[in-house]
Amino acid sequence: MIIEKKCFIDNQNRGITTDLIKLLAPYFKHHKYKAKEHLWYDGDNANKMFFINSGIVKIYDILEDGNTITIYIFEKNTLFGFMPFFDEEPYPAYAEVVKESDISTIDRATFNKIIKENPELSLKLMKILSKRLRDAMIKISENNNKDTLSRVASMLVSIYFTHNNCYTENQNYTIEMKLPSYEIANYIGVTPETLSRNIKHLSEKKIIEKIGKRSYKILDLEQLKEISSIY
Amino acid sequence: MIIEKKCFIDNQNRGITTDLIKLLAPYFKHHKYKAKEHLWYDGDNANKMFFINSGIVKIYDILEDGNTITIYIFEKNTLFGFMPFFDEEPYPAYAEVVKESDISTIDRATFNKIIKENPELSLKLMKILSKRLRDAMIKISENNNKDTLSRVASMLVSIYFTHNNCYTENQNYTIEMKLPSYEIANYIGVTPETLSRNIKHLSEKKIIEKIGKRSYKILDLEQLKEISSIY
DNA sequence: CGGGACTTTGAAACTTCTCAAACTAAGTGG
DNA sequence: CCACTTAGTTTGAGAAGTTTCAAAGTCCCG
Repeated sequence: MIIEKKCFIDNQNRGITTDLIKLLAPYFKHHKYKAKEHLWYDGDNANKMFFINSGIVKIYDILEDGNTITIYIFEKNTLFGFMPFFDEEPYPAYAEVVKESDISTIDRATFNKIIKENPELSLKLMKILSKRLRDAMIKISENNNKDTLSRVASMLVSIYFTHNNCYTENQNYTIEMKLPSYEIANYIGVTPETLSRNIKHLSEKKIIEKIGKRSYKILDLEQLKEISSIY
Repeated sequence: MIIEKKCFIDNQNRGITTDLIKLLAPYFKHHKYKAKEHLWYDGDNANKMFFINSGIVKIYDILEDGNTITIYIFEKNTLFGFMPFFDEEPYPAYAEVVKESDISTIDRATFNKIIKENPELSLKLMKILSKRLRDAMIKISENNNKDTLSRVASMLVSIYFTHNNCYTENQNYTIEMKLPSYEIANYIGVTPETLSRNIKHLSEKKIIEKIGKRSYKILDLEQLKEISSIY
């Protein structure tokens, strides 16, 4: 359970959402989005929620200085965008497709009706909401860590666990970044240059090794964990 | 509603919790906690939830480098500690009393029973959970802002709005920090020295003025907003 | 009045960011 | 199929800002 604490990409697809999705499926409208398209903007009022069939979506915010910070990276089988349904406030951030996505949506009214007819579903939603909150709290901790190297290490370790479904600790030490490195940098709150330098540093220390455009092999997981010092 | 976006101290006491608390009240157990006492530790399993009648509690985490980061500061009339009830994971952070508090607790089993008998309550909880998530997302944005001055300004503005209940924009420009300044510093993710220097800077620019040990007068709210550039 | 806790100030060290430029990879069009 | 263009990554050097550490100052309470 501590392992799961650090999944890099929200890995919701482990039974939590399935019942929910099954129920919602008949009402879903499907739509394809290209990279860079926005699902919503900061301040928008929510009138629907989203489910990713394939692709990647990021939730980000624009900071005072004009820079951006990515708050979540959502992958397939993720249900999101429903928070404003409950607290009745607009979206507090932007949602942008970063990789061509196949997304299902359901409008608020329909959703409310379904929930009303199936009150037990709210518990599932609560679970998802809790998971989001937990992730956000972890992110707050991580991003406040001044040392960028441990942030990078954390990120790598959590990609490793995400790939292994956060549960099985198998022997496949190959990890793959599904996003360009500037997106990853943004997610962990550093500049691309800083990320690059830290990756280089870890490579020189033979802790990781670049084996492809966006893939790395973890040579020394224990030391990587040590540096990230979360596990 | 944008105004509310930035309440410094979670100001839950506006009707959201009242119904809930009324129902839970008969089952509450009351307890007084002194400053520095812990309600729970990171990794603890949750067996009860908490309601603050008076006092202040902070939720914080310990970072890799040994420093700490405060994630939430909860005041009276706040219900918290229930997130692990839903996602079945342990607490992801610590809860420490920072100011002598009068706290009611309710155990998990009792709570579950009440929820089961009153399913409409889960919607209220969802609302609180959403609010927490929203606050967390805002905090992620703010803490990633490299410029510490704007973080300090943000903090001051949001204390201002919190004091004014986040709704009424009255003429009382006096704000009071309810915590020692090192706690405030920790909350916004800077050192006490940096906070002090920024406060000094704002004072020199006649944007705020110290009028008491922990109280300030906002002389130029517009400029303070400008610097925080959130509103 | 004295002690302890907290805050402010100063100076130096450190790290990241910024900016610029070289480099690489990939995709496009001739 | 190659040259060209563009997007993205890496490298370097310098600037900027916060942190760190140390010390002085302030405030409150016994």
